[in-house]
Amino acid sequence: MKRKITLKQIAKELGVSIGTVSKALKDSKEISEETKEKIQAFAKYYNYKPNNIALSLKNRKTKTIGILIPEIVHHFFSKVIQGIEKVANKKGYNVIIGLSNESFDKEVINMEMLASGSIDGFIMSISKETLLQQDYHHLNETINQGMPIVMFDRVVSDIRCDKVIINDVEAAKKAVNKLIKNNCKKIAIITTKDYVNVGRLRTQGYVEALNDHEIAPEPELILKVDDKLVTEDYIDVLEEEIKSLFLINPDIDGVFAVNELYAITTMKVAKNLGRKIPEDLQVIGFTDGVLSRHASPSLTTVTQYGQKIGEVAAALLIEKIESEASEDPVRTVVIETELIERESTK
Amino acid sequence: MKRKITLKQIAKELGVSIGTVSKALKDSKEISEETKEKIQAFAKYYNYKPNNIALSLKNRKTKTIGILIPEIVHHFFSKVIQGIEKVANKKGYNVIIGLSNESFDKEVINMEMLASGSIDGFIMSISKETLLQQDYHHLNETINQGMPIVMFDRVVSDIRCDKVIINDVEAAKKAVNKLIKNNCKKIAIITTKDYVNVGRLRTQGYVEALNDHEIAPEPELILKVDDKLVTEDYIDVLEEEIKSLFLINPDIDGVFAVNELYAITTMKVAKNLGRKIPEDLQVIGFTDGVLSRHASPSLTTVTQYGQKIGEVAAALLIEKIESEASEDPVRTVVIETELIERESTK
DNA sequence: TTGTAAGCGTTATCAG
DNA sequence: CTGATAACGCTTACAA
Repeated sequence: MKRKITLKQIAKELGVSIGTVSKALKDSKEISEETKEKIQAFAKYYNYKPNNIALSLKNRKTKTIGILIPEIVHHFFSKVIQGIEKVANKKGYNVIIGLSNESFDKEVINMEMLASGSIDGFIMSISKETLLQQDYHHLNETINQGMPIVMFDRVVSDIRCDKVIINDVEAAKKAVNKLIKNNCKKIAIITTKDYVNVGRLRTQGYVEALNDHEIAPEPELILKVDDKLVTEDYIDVLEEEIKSLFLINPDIDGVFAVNELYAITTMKVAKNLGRKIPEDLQVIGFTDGVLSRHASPSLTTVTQYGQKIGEVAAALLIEKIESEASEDPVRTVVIETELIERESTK
Repeated sequence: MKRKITLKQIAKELGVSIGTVSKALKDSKEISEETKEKIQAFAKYYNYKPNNIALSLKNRKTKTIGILIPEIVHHFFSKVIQGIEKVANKKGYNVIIGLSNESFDKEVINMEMLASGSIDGFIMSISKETLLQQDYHHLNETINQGMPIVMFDRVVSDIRCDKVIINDVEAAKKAVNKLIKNNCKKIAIITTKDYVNVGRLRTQGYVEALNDHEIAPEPELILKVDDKLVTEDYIDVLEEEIKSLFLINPDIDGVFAVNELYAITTMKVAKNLGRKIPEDLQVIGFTDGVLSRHASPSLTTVTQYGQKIGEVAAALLIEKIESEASEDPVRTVVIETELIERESTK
């Protein structure tokens, strides 16, 4: 393998010192025009590019921020990444992405690997397995090493770092209120197990909305799906569980699902059971992605403004990276949500 | 910001030399048990982790591979990434991902940034804009610097690097043959402009399949969508174009779409125009993703085995990275495709 | 105007 | 068994 050209090689070729080459390439006025031109021409010809690794070592800065997320397929995450990239690039930062695949071990490994030199800070959403195990030592260690973290989406509140979240409870209430207003009498929720905090909060919003309207929440109508790890046949299990829900409670006329997939699957199952949407059954999802838009009927959903979340997260992180203060207060920014009405509700 | 602890600091604290610390932490037998224990305990307590940047500089190896893709939302890409990660991790490599967002400039910038020290090699799919401009200097420069590249999906054949592809022509033929066998008499294709090579090849397969059955391809039935850059209203444009196609050619009874989105949109438009699927119209897509599976009716599609593609790409790349030979032959691996029959065909 | 040298954190070699 | 030193590629203060 050919090696990239270095200052040293240029210096040797041209019979000058490394320092001179370095300065010449930075257009330093210390160096004579003549020498500069010679060196610059040579460097250009050989397509010299400074070695980032060496620069990082010297500056103790990588100008890179690391994103650590559980999965990459979600439209929501891709929007967040877009937002992060937008402000990061504007400020001269690059972005690298690591995936945990919802696994604790992969999260830890990725984190350690990135934390040990590759990046200046993290923006992350925690894996389900980590939430389940409630083991956050890797986060605390990273923070203790002086590397800033910004959490979004799935956050854990007792970690000392900035957070960008939405008000899950309020957002869920918006959705359920809409169903109630649309005259649904028996509203079910398809949610996650409680260890996933966004699921828990959305469930809480559902319950509160019902209570606000003096409807007694029925445990039977709260389906907590266990999908700790996304496996191949996991969709089938999901379908089965939702089907049972409908069979046991045939008069359900409204469903609030805490994510896109649950919502789409609900519609599919319901259609197979002969329900007309939105006539017999109204469905609202959470997170606006391709699935929601392209479903038929298209899905009414709570949108999270992922791009905005990403932008804010990146801004917070970069600010912290570049701040001199060793201990500034941790901030939590709440991003607005909105209900997007489509065909799955009346 | 607190700094991470270094060998030097440990050495000073413990009153030994840096070299001793380094060796002790590597459990070198040169060092006495006593000293080793003392140093290891101390390092553990302070959570010492070697600085990757320094290691990379020393070893001229980063043990990470860079993935450069146009977009992150596609199920296909996420499968490829999974495949890459699987074999990369097994061989002790980490993976970082850069996004071009289909933009030439971002592709170049990302490439240069990663190429200058951060990674040992690339796995990439080229952006549409790059294909359009046909400017591949960044690829050639990277290769000339001795950094191996493996291309997949959207490849350009005259670049000297390994490639992992599918036989787009054959795959398209499979799909169109299926439609013909299912008695479709007027089959349209929704494809990309020709500069996207996978689109061009799939169009070619469509034409060949028709010819094989002595059906004369009609230019009117070949819709080449221009979606160089994915903008917000791009779906609307797509819908309009497809709608026109159906209005002008009302007797279309089969559609082959070169990607998921085109296929889903076709079904949506057709349903709005009152077509029943698959009774009046049969649709086959390309690339098996969430959209295909969750569409209603679910979509018959050509699957690309993205994970396999990723695995092979990673294996090829790592082999090249670790090979001593400065010039080994470039290889092109063709991965099988398969037609997955669902509800959108009879 | 140019060169020298220290330093970023690590490892490997060689001397003590 | 332990320590000093050079090297990876680069920047920069300082010396020539």
